[in-house]
Amino acid sequence: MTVKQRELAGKILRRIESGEFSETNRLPTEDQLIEQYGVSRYCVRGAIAVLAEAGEVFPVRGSGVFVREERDGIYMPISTSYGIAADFPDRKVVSQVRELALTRTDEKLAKRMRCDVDAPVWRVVRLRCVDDLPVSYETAWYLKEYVPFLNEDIASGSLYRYMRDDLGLRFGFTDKVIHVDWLGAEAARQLGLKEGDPAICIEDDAFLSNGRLFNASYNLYHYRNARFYSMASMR
Amino acid sequence: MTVKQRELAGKILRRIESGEFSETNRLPTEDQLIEQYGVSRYCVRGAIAVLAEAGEVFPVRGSGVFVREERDGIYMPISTSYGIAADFPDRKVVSQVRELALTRTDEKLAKRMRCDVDAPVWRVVRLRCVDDLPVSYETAWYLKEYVPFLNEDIASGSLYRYMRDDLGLRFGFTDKVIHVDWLGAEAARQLGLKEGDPAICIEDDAFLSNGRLFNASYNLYHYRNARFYSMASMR
DNA sequence: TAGTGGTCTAGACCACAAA
DNA sequence: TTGTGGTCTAGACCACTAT
Repeated sequence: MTVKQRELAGKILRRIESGEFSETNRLPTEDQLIEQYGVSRYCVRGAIAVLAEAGEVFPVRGSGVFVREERDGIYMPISTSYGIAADFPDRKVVSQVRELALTRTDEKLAKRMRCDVDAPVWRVVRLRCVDDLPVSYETAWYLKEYVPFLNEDIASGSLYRYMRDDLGLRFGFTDKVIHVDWLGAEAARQLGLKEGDPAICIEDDAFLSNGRLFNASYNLYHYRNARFYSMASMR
Repeated sequence: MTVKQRELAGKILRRIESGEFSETNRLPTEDQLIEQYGVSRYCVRGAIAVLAEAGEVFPVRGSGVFVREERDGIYMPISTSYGIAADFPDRKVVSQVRELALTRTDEKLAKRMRCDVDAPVWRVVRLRCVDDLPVSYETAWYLKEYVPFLNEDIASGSLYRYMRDDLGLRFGFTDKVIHVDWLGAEAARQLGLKEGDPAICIEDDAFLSNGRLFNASYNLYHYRNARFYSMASMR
């Protein structure tokens, strides 16, 4: 969805959260929103789609757009790709860098990253915490071809923001594979769990907008502190 | 996405799979597709969005729509909601009914299903197999209010198709929560694993298009036979 | 029957990639 | 500079809900 539609969705969300619609549980009609914000129906429908995907509202044809009841608990959206920091704007998100080294791809990694063997890559291992709770232990590789420089200071912040704003990279899409894995000794120690404990594992391949892979990662999630949420339309 | 857009996406996908674009790895331009199929740009872009979400193509602004390399392995899309049968049209999907009973909600289930305590519900326990491999052990509850009749014959087929085509229910959306759980004795026996083995657990709440919950389920997935796939745009 | 969201068209202009 | 996909508008008609 576009910036304009997301901004409009934010404005509408603030009205929802203020309780403006809590009597009827219903948003203004599309025509009213067009009128109120001076935009086209395309934008209004885009904004409503953003809110629907986020699980905030559900549109019913012929009837209106209804506000959904609040969900309890804190979950990570499984489909977002801008990192934990963007998912939890209100929370204290800390990335502790456990390793940062410039190495080279072995055969297996080169195959996964669609590059030559011995290609220079940054290897970054981080423990991610939300509100002081360890949430994930992430091992990531970044092709030096696209990320020429990296240091601990940058890696302890939002790497994606650095790459986008400072390096000018434009992201395209990510592939994720989700499965169960078991914690090794070091991962368990970092997450405060026992070796051999199970974890949700998300393997993530991230591509630039030109279709080139620039980042692969292997992320182990704390089985208690991390839960995932996904909302899907059934049409 | 709409039926028309999905059908158009299917036509384009068949051309991709036939190898028609394998030289350039590039789809015809939007204008060419408009011309070829006699539809508007809206429909063409919708069809391309379907293919992009499915991980088949990626559009690059200013350049074209490119065919993605094939992915290896069999993964379940994490966001679809029409059941395993729809996800694997080419495979042998079998549902073995292990329990089917008309019971009543206890306090906890009533809270989850947003209904009264002691409301009549069908409880259905099924083992789902794909190509003779056990994939998931699913416990589901259906409110009798919306599903007045059910039997083993229906439950061993596609329940969703039955509800949609025979009962005339219209689906809206589902909420999923994904986390790790451990197999109990019975689930382990059914899946051919050991008690205490970990499993990906997806708790699924399904709503009708009018926003009413009609189905809750608790699904345990075989840690080896079931892997999930998710593709996300990073814009 | 009136009102609402869903689909579709035609056309404009913008941002970006590649020549 | 040209051609591509991305955003946005205006307007039409359809499918469905509610009365």
